Amino acid sequence: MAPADIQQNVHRLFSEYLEHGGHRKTPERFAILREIYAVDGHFDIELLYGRMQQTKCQVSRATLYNTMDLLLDARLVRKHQFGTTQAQFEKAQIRGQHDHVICDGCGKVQEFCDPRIQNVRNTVSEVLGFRVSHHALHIHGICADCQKKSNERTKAARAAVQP
Amino acid sequence: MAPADIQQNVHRLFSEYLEHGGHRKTPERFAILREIYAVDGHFDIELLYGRMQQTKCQVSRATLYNTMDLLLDARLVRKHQFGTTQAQFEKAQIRGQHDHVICDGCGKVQEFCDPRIQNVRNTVSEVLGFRVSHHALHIHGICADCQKKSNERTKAARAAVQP
DNA sequence: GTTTATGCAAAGGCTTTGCATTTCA
DNA sequence: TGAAATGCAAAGCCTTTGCATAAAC
Repeated sequence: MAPADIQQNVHRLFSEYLEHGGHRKTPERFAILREIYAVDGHFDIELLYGRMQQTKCQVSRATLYNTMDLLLDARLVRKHQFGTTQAQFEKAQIRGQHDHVICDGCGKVQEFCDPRIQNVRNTVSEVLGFRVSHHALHIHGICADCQKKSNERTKAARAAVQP
Repeated sequence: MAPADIQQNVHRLFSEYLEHGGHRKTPERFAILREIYAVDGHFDIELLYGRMQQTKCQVSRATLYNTMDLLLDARLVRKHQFGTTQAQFEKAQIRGQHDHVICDGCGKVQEFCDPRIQNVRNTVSEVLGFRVSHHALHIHGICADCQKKSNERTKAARAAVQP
């Protein structure tokens, strides 16, 4: 789907959601949605606030938080807590279900997909009678880059001791 | 392992960790470790603070936070962010690797194990050259109890409309 | 005797809330 | 017109920090 089509599509979905829920269709809400779908990857409220400040629709943080709740409920946005206190978000349409690999060395977040997770979800659903809505799998560790840097430092340290 | 043995074991592990890292072996640190291993399931800082207040070693919140960092580094405690801002913790020894099912209705957290996750970890490790240290799989949704309650409310509402 | 840890209180950062003003329906 | 959303600032909550005191080594 082309970017313009995606924007059009999520606009329609949000519009339907607001109408169905008895919420008002304010320009702020659609401007926020548009900006979110213009961002690549993850973002936090502060980044979104900064970007909105540079548009002609300069919304307040309070409105951002309110609107995020609506978008989460509408399933147009996903929320993450990658171990820090501040929440991270990402657009939910377009990109399918995926999980996250988090480097505890440099903080980099990579995405990956594994169909086996779906099997685990199904099992939980069956065994516990749980109605699964979504999941989050975070794999923590050290990325290849950081491992490499760490090795180089070790070598350098050895060289310094035994020149 | 009997509870007393576990206490003895983690005490020893922490003692070794502190010694190796050049940290001091204060009574507060061991009292906190002991209290953590006396708690069942998950807890947050506030709950731990409350429990410590009732012992003869009444540590400050600052010391709790400091000590949690050490215990996390020593791998004697695990930290979780179950979607809320405040961090949840649990003891890391005894209980093996497990994952969490979180009810977004009542907030209840259940645990489960699924060996298939290990396969996913291995794949990430192989494909990305990532050195995996740990993971967290959170499955969100509505638990059986909340589904039941929701159904009852729907029935009651129907009965009220059509008596 | 040094250096590190503790405890208190204050500051910090992210998020929520209260209330006057504006705006959508 | 009436109810709901916005924006601002203040308050809230969890967490971190600075500094004097106390304790480990």
